[in-house]
Amino acid sequence: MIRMSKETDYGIILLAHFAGDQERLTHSARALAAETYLPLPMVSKILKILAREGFLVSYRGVKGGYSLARSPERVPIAEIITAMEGPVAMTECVEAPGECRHEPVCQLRSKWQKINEVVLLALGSITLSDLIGPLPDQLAPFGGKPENLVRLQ
Amino acid sequence: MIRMSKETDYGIILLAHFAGDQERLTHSARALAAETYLPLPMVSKILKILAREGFLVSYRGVKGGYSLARSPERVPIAEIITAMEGPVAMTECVEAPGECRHEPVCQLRSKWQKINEVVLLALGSITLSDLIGPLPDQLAPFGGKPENLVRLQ
DNA sequence: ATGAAATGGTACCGGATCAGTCCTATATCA
DNA sequence: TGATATAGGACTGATCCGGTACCATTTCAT
Repeated sequence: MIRMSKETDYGIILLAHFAGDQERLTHSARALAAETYLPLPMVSKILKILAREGFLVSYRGVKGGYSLARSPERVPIAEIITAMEGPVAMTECVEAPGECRHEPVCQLRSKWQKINEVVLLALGSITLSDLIGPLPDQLAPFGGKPENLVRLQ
Repeated sequence: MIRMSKETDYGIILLAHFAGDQERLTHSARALAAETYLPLPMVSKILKILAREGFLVSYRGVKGGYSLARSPERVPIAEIITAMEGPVAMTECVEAPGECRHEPVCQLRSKWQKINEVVLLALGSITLSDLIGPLPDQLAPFGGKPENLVRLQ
């Protein structure tokens, strides 16, 4: 179904929460779990990953916690997804060239690479700050000209 | 990793094969398996799905086989993906509104819907006929203006 | 008629992945 | 020194996925 893992989903929810409440200096895992209604062990696990990957800065000890490492508008969600579940690759051959045994006879790899770029570009244009605005949202993708969207060949 | 299932991957390979060789009236599962180097039982299974979903027309009996139900340029790959693995939905809440227990407090659902539309639009603009052209490919997504790509809010 | 060759449908299985938990070590503050 | 926080793993149960197997039905050729 072309779906992200729950971990990534939760990770983005957590980061959006950081972006939406920048008044507090740090957020602890416990507080975040309570505010997002996500299970604490899961939240804790994900925060560690996000800190390791450079999205959050961590502070240990009592009164410790996490805070955003960058301002929300400088965090493309494509980057979050890539950090949490590896490179966005619709097919195996895009991620690991040479490993697909059909590659010598399959003509599609270069096509998938282009398609992948399009998806990545779409995701790369959305940042954390886009996720915290008020409703309703209006989408104007590609200047409203889907016919000019992609041109392979 | 935001990846399609192998079934979908193989399905698109098979459909591209149909599109690339329209001289023969029908292709049998056995022949397709040999030509694409995919395992026959898998090919057979996938062809049944593609026929049931309306991408292929099937003919039973000796000398039977499958043929494309529509011309390649009228088959968006987004439709193939959707048919084979359900609606493209980056998050659970996009596919099944109301089922996510965080929905009442989560502000992100409408955002994900927009993001999803963008991905779908990107995939929807590519058809089977785009997959059989000669190399090299040149991609010009969104008229080369990624800054105009998506506007949430 | 009958057998070969094709699709239709479904059940089944082993392995991999995923969501989630738990435990221990380390750091910091009061 | 104890409470509270993160760091970094190991671990598990359930689900999903890739792949196979089986049997029924249809069609063509002899």
